Amino acid sequence: MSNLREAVAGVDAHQPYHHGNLRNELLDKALAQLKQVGPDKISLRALAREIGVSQTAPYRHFADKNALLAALAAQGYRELQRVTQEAADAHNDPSQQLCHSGNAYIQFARDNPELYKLMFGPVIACPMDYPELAEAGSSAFQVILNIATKGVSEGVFTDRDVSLIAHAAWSMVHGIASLWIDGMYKCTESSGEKSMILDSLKISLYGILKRDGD
Amino acid sequence: MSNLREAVAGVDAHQPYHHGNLRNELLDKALAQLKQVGPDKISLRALAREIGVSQTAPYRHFADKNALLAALAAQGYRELQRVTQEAADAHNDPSQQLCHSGNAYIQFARDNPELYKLMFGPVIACPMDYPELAEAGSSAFQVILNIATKGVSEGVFTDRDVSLIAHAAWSMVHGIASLWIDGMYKCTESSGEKSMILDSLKISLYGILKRDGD
DNA sequence: TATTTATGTTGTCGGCGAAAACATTGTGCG
DNA sequence: CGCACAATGTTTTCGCCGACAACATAAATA
Repeated sequence: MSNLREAVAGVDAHQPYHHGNLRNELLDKALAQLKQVGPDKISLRALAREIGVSQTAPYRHFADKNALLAALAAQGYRELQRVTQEAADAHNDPSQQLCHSGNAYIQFARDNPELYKLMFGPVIACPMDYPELAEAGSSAFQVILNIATKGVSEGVFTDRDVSLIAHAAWSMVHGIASLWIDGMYKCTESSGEKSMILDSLKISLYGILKRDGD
Repeated sequence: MSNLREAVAGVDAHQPYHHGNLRNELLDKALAQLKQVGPDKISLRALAREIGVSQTAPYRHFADKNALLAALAAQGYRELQRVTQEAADAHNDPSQQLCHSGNAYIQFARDNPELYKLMFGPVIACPMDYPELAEAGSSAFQVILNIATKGVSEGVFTDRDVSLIAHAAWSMVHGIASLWIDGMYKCTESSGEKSMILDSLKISLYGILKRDGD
C-alpha cells in the first residue's frame, strides 16, 4: 500500500502527490469561506484541511496569508471593473453612465459585502506591496475616470479637473456602499432601503453636473 | 517575602494585588497600540504584559477582545461627535455648518486613521451587540441630522426627506474620508491632497443645496 | 469580625501563522 | 534512456494568541 490516504479512503482513486491546481482551489475555497465567515476569520490551515492537503502546502503558492488575501482582493477589483464597465457601456450620456455605473458599483458591494470589505477595509496589511492588486485597483478606477473625461469634454459635467471629478464621484458611491453594507442606512420611511440608496446616489451625483453660470 | 514580583524587582515599592484602574489603562494602552500597529494586531496578552498584569486579567473587564475593541470604537464615536458638533456650532448657515462639520469629520479620520477604520471597518464582529457602541454611533449621526433638519426648514437645502439628506451627506464625507485614509487620493495636479479633498467635499455637498425650481 | 463580591493569578487547551528539514513528482538536458 | 534539478507537498516544530476553569487576594458590607 503505497498511499495512506488511499487506504483510509478505501478507494483506489489515484490521489496524486501533487494536487495540480492548488493555487486556484485555494482561491476558490478562500472566497467561499470569506463570504461565509468574513475576512479575518479565514485560516490557511482550515483551507488546507478542507482541500485535503497539508497545512503548509499553501505557502508554496502564497508567501503568507496576506498575499492570498491580496490575490483575492485583486480578483474582486477585476470583477468590479467588469460590472461597472458593463453598466457604463449600456448608455451614451455621461450622466446616465455615471449614475448606472455607480449603481452597479453599489450593487456589487451589496452582493459581495465581505469581499468588498476585504478590498477596501484594513484587513490586508500592505496593499501597495502587491503589484497585481495595485494594477487591478487602478484599472477599476479607470472606468469612472473615463466617464468623467467624457462628461467634461461633452460639457455635461462641471468644468473642473477630471481627476477631481472622478475622485469625488468615487467617494460618493464608495461612501454609500460602505454605509449600506455596514447597515447604517436605516430607512425611516415607507420606501425601502434600495430606493433610499438610489435617491442618495442621485443627490450626490447632482453636484457633478454642469450648472448655469459655470 | 510575601510578594514575588517585589522580590524580583528588588524594590519595596508596594505593588498592590489589585491594579485599581485596569480597565481605563487597558483602553489607553489599546488605543496607543491601535495607532501604532493597526486594529487587528492588538493582542490582549501583549496589553496585559505591557501593563504588568497577568494575561487573563483583562477578561475581568471585557468579555472578550471584541468587547474591548467595541469600547474603543465607542470612545471614538464620542470624540467624533465632539469635533463635528464644535465645527457646526461655529456657524449659523446650514450650508456652512455642513461643510465645516464635514471637514472636521474628514480631519478626524485623517488624524486617527486606525481608530476610524476600527469604527467603520469590519474588525469588530457584531457591533450591534454593544449598546454603548450603538448609542455613541447614533449620537454622532445626530449632529449631521440636526444640520439637515435646520437646512431644510430654513429652505437652504433641497426639500426632501431629512433623513435621506443626512444619510447622503454622511455618505459623502465618509467616502472621502475612507478613500483618503486608504491612500486612494492620488493628486495629479500641483495643489496638494488637502485642497483636493476640500474641492471634492464641495462638489459633493453641492448636490444637497436647494436649486431654482425645487 | 465574618461573609460576600470584585479583581487578579496560575495552569491549561486548542488553534493559528510561519519556518526548517525532508519527500515526491515532473521536466529538461546529456 | 537516465540523471540532475526545480516545483510542489509533508512532517515537525516554535512561539503566539484567545479563552476557559480553578484558585488567591483584596475590598466592601453587614
